[in-house]
Amino acid sequence: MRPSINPRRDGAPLLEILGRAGYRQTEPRRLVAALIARQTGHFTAADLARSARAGEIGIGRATIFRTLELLGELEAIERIDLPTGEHAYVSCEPVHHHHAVCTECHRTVDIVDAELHAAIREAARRAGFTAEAHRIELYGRCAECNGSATP
Amino acid sequence: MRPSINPRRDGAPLLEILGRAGYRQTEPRRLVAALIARQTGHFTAADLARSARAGEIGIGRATIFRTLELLGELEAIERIDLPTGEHAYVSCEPVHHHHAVCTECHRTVDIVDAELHAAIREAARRAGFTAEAHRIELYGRCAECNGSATP
DNA sequence: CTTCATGCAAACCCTTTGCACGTCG
DNA sequence: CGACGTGCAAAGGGTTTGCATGAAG
Repeated sequence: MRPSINPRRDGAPLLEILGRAGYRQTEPRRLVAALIARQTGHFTAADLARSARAGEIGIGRATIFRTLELLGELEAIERIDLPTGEHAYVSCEPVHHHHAVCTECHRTVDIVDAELHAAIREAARRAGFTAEAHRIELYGRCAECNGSATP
Repeated sequence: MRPSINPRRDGAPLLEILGRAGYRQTEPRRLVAALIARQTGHFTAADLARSARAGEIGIGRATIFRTLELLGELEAIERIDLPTGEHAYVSCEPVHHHHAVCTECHRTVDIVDAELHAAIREAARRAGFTAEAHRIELYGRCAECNGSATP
């Protein structure tokens, strides 16, 4: 079968990362981690805040932003920029990769592709650049949304 | 020699694009175009506003945003997202391409690379994606900043 | 206990919008 | 003239911060 998409179903791994990095595992962070784990695709801070409100759990917006920032620094989640200019996050593995974002279901899959990196390095070289970093974001329809009938 | 970087030195081409698209060539737009032409690399709306203020010319912020939006639609400039999350713009040719941003001097060069696109399409395919769009941004040191002595 | 984290609300961006006035063609 | 564009100021989001209170280790 198709590889599973963002297989993290509970917040435990995120909390673990916090713990290992020496941060406290508090209730609000537990809740945020759980909310993130529940996301099927990219999400914004506002999405989490809305979910929190919908779930009757009270977490301050500030805490959400602070936790997202923290997890971002620890590379447990990554911030991506949608074409609309919105800032969104996706949870991901802490290895170098890129994201393919499904415009249909908003899920993301990690792209780890040596050839792609080679092509990038080559393109940079041709432009006379010493590439330090790069970001790639793909937008399209994922396998599942392609496979099923188009509504 | 190395290809010149963003060779637009005056605002005329931008105005021309506006004119051809049926928009009026007004004084404020002329000023914004000139400001953009003066930029050596990526710039934000705030940068232009600051330059305008410094140059003693009064343009409303709203006009700057509106003009940037307009030029963006006409593909005379393109919006890019810096790793910091800031929204910046770069002037560019209206063909499909990507940007390499120099982390030193902030200038950008357009990247048009068929192989790179092929690699992207291939990576998408492997992930089961039907790619609709993508964005790539390279960050590094440009030829000039590499060539000259590092300060 | 002592430090770290939270919540709240105010403060701060950045960007958009409504509207009366000005100006381009 | 008549439509289009501008400026201003206010509104609107999103994100950050200061500070007193509360929980974690």
